[in-house]
Amino acid sequence: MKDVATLAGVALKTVSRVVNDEPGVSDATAVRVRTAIERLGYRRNESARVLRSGRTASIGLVIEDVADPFYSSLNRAVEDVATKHGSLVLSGSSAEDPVRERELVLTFCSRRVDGLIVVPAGFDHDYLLPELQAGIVTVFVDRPAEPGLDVDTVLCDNTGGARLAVGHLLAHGHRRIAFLGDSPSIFTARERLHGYRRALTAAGLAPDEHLISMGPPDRARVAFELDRMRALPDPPTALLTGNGRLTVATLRAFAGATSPRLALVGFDDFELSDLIVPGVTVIAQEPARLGRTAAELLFRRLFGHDGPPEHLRLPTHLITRGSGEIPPH
Amino acid sequence: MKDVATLAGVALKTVSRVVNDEPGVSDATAVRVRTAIERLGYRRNESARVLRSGRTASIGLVIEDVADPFYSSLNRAVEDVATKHGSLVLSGSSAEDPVRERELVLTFCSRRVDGLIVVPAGFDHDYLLPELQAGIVTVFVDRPAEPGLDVDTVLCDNTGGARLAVGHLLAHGHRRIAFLGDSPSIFTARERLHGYRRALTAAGLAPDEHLISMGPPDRARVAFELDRMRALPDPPTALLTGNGRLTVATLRAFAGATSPRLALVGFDDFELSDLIVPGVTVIAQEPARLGRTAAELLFRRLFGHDGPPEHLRLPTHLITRGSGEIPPH
DNA sequence: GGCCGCGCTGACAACGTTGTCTTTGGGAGC
DNA sequence: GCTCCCAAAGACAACGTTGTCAGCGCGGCC
Repeated sequence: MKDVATLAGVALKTVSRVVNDEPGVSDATAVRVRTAIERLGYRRNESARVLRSGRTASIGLVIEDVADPFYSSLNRAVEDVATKHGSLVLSGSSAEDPVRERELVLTFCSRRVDGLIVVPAGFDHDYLLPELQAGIVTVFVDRPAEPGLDVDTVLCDNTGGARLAVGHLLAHGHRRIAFLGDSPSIFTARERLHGYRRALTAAGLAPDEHLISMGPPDRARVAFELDRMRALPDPPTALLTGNGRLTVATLRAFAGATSPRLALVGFDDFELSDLIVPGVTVIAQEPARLGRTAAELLFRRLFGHDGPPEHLRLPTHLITRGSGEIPPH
Repeated sequence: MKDVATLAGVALKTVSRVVNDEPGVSDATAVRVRTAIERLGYRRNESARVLRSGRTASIGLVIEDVADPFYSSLNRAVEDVATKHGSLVLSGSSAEDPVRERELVLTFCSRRVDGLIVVPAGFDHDYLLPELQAGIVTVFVDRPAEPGLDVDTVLCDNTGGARLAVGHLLAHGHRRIAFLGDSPSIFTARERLHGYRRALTAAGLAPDEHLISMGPPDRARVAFELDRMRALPDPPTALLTGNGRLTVATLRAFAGATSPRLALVGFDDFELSDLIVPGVTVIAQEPARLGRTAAELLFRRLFGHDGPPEHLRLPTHLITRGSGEIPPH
């Protein structure tokens, strides 16, 4: 910058003004400065700018895994909104580990991001309090913060989605409907289980704990649980899987088994769900919409909005493709 | 930091030493400083640190789309390597737009990333020259830089993969093998086409231009081209698709059509390729390995390695699942 | 006892910007 | 011709660190 100023024969501050399109520079001077910038290949040092002015024009995004299709769609939606506002996205994978989540958030904060979008992995977000007080706007998405932390939150209607799924299976004549959910430590898994239970109860059926299994979405566990349920005296005729990975694991187990398939509704849509035979009936969320909504909430606050924290629920919808319409055998 | 120093009764520099684990601080003083840090909730301002010391501990990653499964796997692999080295990843989607690519790269540079990993969308990377000279280490991945720019590059063996695919189809008796590739502006599409041609020629068959179609992977175009080829007097009995998106579009076209399926080998593996019937035979690349290799190359240079630019080719391999073993009809 | 060296600590400048305040020059108005 | 004002431009400090060098006290060695 000093070199540019020297070459253009002006003071530092004038170069700064030109670079930032500030008023108070004559056209002739501006042209001279711009020429000098071009000649020297000058580019502003963002760190210095941040140091002086506070704004980093970047936001942090903590998701479970940047490679997971659900979260990578969310990531892309956040990126698009951020780009529209001239901001950059720092994203990191928490791998469902509270310690890693905390590390990522604190790293982002020490780099003075303007705001944070977090899919929380842990329960305890006390470590965020000083940051929030320091003015780092935070939005939780997909899962809420611990109850004590009242911040903007964008969730999907998990309970409603699960009830929709169970209702669909009930309408096709099923009475023995199993639920295969993710670990109960995960908020969405608990909510979906809750919706499943409520839908059964509302239909006058008592949930059968033998037909419920919660745990990580690995293939071995899924195959084991399906075998166990099938061996019951009164086995299930239908199944609701609690997220995309569980649905895929279930499909693999189905493909490897000889017994007839259960009717299946999966939570989360996924690519190629329509190309499998039969097509997989799903409760679709819109990850991109989750991300977009969260990002818009964030930027609204960054641009000065100062209302009370919002708690949004995005709708889910049923997409029938065949697997959920198999009758009970 | 000043407050911490005051509270601990030491000088600024001593706090700095404690924060950075530098030697030359007695245990007693260090404890006092650490207590003060805890009490005040102090966290180092990364911008100031960068301004002073130059190192940002962050790298920039430009890919086509953070939501694409291929590139998001690559992203994750880069993130893992970066985390291991205490670095953060800034990632952005170029959306196959050279202008956006340039913007992203320059934005990353103005934030003084230590290095760049780029999947180039454009041809012209002259804009990178000043940055390279300014010492920003760059690695190209998946596609090379323009010929004039001699930097570390990690590619996949596109030609070999395509030859492997064609060889497989030839071995199953096919003689009329079509190629459906992405836009010829994309390097990998050209290389794969080249491999396809060479494999046919090597087998004594003349490539038939009517059986070759290059263009964007949208469903309408793919369906149109397949119809066109099928209407030929001597239609293809087998098909090689040039990337994951084209394979998926082809499968959708197959599902919507009444005519018998062609034998199919797809470039790129994708989730659920095994659950479709018949399973999709593919030429698998390893996006995670591409990302990991590129990141390791980058960090090796950041840690001082100073050899000549490397040009790596990662192998591809054939995974047979059924679709590629359909005999000619 | 004097000198040297070493471990610990501190003072100060510098990194590249931008915010604030001041200076300069020229034109309009009386 | 003088004053006033305004646009343009500049001087300077400050942002929060870290690198450099200097200082201080203490123990060991001659």
